[in-house]
Amino acid sequence: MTVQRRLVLDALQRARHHTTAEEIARQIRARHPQIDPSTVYRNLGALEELGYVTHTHLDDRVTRWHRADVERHGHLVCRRCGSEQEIPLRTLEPLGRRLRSEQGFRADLAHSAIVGICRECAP
Amino acid sequence: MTVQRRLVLDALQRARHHTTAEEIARQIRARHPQIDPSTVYRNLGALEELGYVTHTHLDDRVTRWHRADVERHGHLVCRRCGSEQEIPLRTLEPLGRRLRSEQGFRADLAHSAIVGICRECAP
DNA sequence: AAGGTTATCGCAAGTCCTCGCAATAGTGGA
DNA sequence: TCCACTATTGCGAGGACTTGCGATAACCTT
Repeated sequence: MTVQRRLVLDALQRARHHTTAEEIARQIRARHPQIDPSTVYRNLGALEELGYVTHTHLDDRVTRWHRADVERHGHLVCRRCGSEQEIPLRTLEPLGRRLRSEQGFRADLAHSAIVGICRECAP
Repeated sequence: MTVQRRLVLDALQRARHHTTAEEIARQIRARHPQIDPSTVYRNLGALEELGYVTHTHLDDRVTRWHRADVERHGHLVCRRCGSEQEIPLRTLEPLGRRLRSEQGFRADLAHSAIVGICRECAP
């Protein structure tokens, strides 16, 4: 656990959730300008392998990071207005069970958002 | 329908499916080096709005493009070995209906791959 | 405590896009 | 057919990472 690694973890602790790597790097570099963004990216990956953090993908190309101990949940994002909504994993579990029994595939249904059109944007 | 747009559509026609924008740009630029990659990206977006093409996201950050008239299907990708598997949309439909009735959300379940661990990689 | 081994770091360059801008091409009307 | 108007293009710069490399730091072993 290096200084850099500690700083990344602390920044994630402070942020509620869904932080971007760039935001973490920005915060750390405000106090420690010598720490390179690539170090932040690499440490997020390392902390993920160690089981301390995880990431999710919403509908853009930026990765969202959060501590592994927050309650897992699914995401619904509207491709029209961009709104995000959290849904309990429970809702997705029947599909998880089906993929497990039919394909032997252990799906991580919290990993990627489900994109579509939200109630407000539906015609 | 400009020359450039025609070329993008033709390249997609030739490719079976799941092509990347970069691959399309590479093909076009082999014969027409003056055509900028950004034009290819913009035309993919434009063709998508016109309903000719769609894109999906597997587990990396690169976008996969295909013609809109190919049969829609879901994707399972293994985060361990990277293998991709196609599954009929039918399998995902119960979840689609549930999100529709419970949240009023019209999910596009073919848009993003479901990531997890495949049968071969499961411990 | 010194030496060797491995992990991690900072830097620079590369990848896959995205966006603003000025120049150009296409289009519809007088 | 000429002109105004809009759409599209090429180019350059920027964003969010990713990777290779040499230097440095951490962790053993003796």
